[in-house]
Amino acid sequence: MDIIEINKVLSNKTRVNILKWLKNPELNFPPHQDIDHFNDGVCVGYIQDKTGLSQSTISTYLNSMQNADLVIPTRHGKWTYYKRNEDVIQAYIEAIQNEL
Amino acid sequence: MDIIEINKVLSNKTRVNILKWLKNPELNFPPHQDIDHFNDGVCVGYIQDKTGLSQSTISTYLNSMQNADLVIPTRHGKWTYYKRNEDVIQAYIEAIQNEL
DNA sequence: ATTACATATCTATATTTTTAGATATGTAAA
DNA sequence: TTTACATATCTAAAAATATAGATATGTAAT
Repeated sequence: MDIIEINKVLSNKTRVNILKWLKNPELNFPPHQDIDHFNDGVCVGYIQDKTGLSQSTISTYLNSMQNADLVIPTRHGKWTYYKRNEDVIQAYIEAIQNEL
Repeated sequence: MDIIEINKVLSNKTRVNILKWLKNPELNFPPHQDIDHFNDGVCVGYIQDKTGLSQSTISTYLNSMQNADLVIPTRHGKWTYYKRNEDVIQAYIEAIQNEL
């Protein structure tokens, strides 16, 4: 858990938003066509639509979020789903609380 | 209190360290020559010495920290002292807790 | 008023980040 | 076994950040 790395990720509005949206996928995204839950998170396409940014930008963002261990990818057929990594997010929050 | 702005500031190791050092000035800095307390924080020169970076870099860093309201400057004669802005830091920690 | 010193600002360069478009890869369906 | 589609990676350009050195400013002592 690298606070500096995480803060870098969270110093961009879109990336913070993505993390927040993933907290309540059912409120922020349409249902997936192949599965009826968000257990593994949300597919890249939906996240892209919601942000209005290009596909490559969102892919890059999600990759940086994954490198910081903030999200976990799961492949389902053609789609990659991303969900929050709650353990790391919680550890980050506690580190901010205790160290800052 | 702008979380994105604060995260930008806190995405650099030196700036995070400065904020941490200012939590316990007596442990991290020598006593000032003109006053015998750290009520208004620590002078720029001591912070510069501790980091080993150039004077202009530290001045820029402190300025960015001040813009994000993380620190409060006080002029004492020739010196500018910087201390933590505990209210904003606390509000930031709570925002991270509640919103993230 | 001149000098010395602490800090801020300006100028400039190297590095990093942001972002898009083009291309590649992997998977499923026809 | 092509085709279509979702996502990732590569390439490249613009913008932002990091940082040093030079210069400016403000304050205090002489």
